[in-house]
Amino acid sequence: MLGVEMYPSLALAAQRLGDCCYRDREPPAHVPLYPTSCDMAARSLPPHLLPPPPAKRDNFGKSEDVIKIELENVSLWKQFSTVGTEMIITKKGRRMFPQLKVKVSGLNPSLRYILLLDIIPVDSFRYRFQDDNWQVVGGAEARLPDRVFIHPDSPATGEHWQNRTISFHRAKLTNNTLDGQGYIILHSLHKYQARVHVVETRDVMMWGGAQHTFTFPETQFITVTAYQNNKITELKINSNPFAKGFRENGMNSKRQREARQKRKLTHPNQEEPLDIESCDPCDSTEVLPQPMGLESTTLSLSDSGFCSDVPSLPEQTVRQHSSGRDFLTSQMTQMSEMSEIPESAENQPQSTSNNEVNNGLLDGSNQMMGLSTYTTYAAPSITPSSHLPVPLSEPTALYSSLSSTQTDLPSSHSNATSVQNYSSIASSHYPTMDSSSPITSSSTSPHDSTHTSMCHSSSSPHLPSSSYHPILPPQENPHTPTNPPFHSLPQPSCQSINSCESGLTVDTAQNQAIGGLASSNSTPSAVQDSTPTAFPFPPVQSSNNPDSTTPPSQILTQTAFPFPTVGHPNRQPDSNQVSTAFTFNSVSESTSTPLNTPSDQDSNTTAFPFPSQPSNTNSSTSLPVQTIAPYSLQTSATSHMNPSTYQNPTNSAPRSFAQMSLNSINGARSQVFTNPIANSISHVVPGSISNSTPASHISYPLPASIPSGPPPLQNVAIPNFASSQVVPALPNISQVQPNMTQSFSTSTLSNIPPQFANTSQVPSQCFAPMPTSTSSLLPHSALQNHPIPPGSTHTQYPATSTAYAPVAPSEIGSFPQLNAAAPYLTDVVLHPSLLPSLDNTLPSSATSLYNPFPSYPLRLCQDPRSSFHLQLRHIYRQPQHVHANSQGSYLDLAGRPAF
DNA sequence: TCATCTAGCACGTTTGAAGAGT
DNA sequence: AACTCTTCAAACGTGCTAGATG
Repeated sequence: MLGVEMYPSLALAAQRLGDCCYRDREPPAHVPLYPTSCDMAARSLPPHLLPPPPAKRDNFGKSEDVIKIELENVSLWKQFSTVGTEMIITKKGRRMFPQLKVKVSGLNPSLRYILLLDIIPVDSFRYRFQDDNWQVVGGAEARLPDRVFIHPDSPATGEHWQNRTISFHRAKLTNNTLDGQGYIILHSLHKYQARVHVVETRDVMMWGGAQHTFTFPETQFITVTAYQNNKITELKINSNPFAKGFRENGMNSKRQREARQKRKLTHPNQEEPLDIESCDPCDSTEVLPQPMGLESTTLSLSDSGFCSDVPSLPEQTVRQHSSGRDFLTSQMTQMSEMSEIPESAENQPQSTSNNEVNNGLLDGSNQMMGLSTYTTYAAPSITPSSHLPVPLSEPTALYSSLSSTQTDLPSSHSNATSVQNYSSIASSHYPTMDSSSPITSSSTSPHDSTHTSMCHSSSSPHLPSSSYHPILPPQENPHTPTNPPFHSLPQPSCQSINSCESGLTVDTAQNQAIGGLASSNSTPSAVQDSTPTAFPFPPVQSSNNPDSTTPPSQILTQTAFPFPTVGHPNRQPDSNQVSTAFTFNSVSESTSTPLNTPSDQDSNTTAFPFPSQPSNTNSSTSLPVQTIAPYSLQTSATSHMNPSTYQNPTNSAPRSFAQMSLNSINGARSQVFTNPIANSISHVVPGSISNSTPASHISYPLPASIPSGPPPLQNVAIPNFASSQVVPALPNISQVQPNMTQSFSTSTLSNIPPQFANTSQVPSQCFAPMPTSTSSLLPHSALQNHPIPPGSTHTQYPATSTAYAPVAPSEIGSFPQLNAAAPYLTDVVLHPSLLPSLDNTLPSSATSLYNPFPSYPLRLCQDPRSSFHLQLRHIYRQPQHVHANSQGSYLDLAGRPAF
């Protein structure tokens, strides 16, 4: 893990860490507050969260051969995706529906993990619903700060996560760029893709273990402030218990409303009799027997009480209620086709409380879920469209995360069938990664890492859910990050380290104990303080399908990101099959796909109704979007690339890079983020992901305001500007990357690699268009043409700085972050809630340091310096809004730098 | 004029406190 | 005193709609 000591520059930070950290909400009971030291952290952690005894840990890594995530309510998601999922976003924040529920397997029971949810843009386009179709109408708006929702149970042991359905239903989406709640900020009428990240961690403060990213193509959606497609509205009403009142039987149904109005008009005094049917899906919350043997019998109750997972109602209800609607019928037919539908239950509203107990959804959601417990690996075919092929019925899709190590990806998914397996790439696993893992750079070649990793789900034909399996480096401890540097780095004992200081406390001891993994390495990133360790999540992009349509679910370990060599980035054959989604794939696809043609999407991907992105792909999309190609190249080859390449018209990209590099070098507090993961990844796949190593180092570009020369990070006090809120302020970005849908907001930077934090500076290219686009960015051709330098491939990961020697500014470009793909990397900042209460641990003074800004989540940055393997953390504070503790915490990458 | 967003509404669900019972 | 169960009200989640905004 990271030790403050390691980074002198961080020392300052320590003092301020407290300040930096802020919690919007009270941390969940289990969530440790900001400990001043590791010990503190340990104390704060609930017993179950505490790291297992060393002895056990040794075994940990071994246990995790493959981390698999199954999307439990796949069928429901598919139902929506076939129509074109729309997610309402409001200023106050709106939950997602369908909820994102997953079942994780392959975790080391003893190790602790943090589960995160982030949402990345699929492409760089803006959509409009016309003629019953979503059509691209222009370039996406500047990308907003990425925020990550940390599951409230985090950190928790692998056992904990594996024993229940994990629901992210508490995550909220907002279109309020100034949101202080920590909600995930999205642009309306843009297409996004949800991703789930599994990060090993000793505790909240120390992240750095292997990271696995899982993308489910079915979860792509277009954000709206008001539903555009009636079909979606009906599906939501029929599936969401909270909308029960709007069902045909409900008091708020059109029929009832109209009747009321009529009555009022005609018979003001009368009341309308309501005919309420018992059909509500909600009622049917019970777990339906899952037809498929595949489906696991386990039922989980969702907190929300939605039975979404439960097979059943939705479909039924739909049929019953939605008599009128075409889509319904169509869906119905589909559903019927899907033999299983166990998931239909999802639609059903709530599972009874009773079930909850049994299910134990993490979120507290009690919803019952028909999990399909498929562990089978799906070959990570890149095919985006996994969905289509897959019958809705399938409960879950399995995806294997791409392990850095890499599995092979069979391009095609084994089964189009519902099950989609993907191997996740364990970014972090480097070391951990098994032999295989070593995703060496070579392996890193996009293909290798990503694709290869992907497994086919072939196994179960019916797998309900799509599971993703990250391919793990089996042997190694997952934990062990692998960043060599880390290892080398002296790691202070946990105690020694003040959480406050570094925010990065590193337990070397623990680490070591743990997997024997290099203590340090293993968890490079772990930031303690909540530091967000900033995971730069690999942009899902790749995974995302460029095609809006549906990227296959993909699991990306960060390492995985590398690209898509896999292949097929472009087109994913089966909807079901998840392409690992790597952005890459999508990219190509996107390019190909015409804007509006939903069909394509459908066909390829999950049948996602959404028009394929015009994309960014180089190919070009007609769309205004930026050309992706450059990005792709960059991403892939980032390391190699010259900074110049990145130049932004507006802002000289070069600077950004330079700055970044500088920052990193300096260990500037400011914005360099190191991703633990990235770090690990880098190690793992040195070559493969260019970024990985360096990337980690990459600091975010200073704010545009910053004069040309990027000041050393330290100098750069980014303090205020950057809050995500600031984002709007950054016009440049948009300009720079007009096309890019998601230009990064400076403030947030969340997505943007830290370095790019400054919008102005960020080279448009760097931010390559949306991930998907990114994928597109990395078209195969590109890949082929431009072999990704080892290491470079990972563009997305900022990776472990530690692993690599300090990056020369020039090299910066190589960093994943810089890469197009990189843009999507979200920096993870620990959500305040997760953070130990600073108040307690930190000196009051620290607080004063903070800007008036409401709050920024903490952010950790890694120091690019070679010497520092990790480092910098930037802490950001988010407004403290108190919400229910129970709600998950959000990390905001964009936060201001603490220093 | 159109597309989009917002606030308020009504309905239903969820949550947690308070009270009663064991 | 501790625990369990029930009740109930507030808070929350949802889609709808009219109006505002650009």
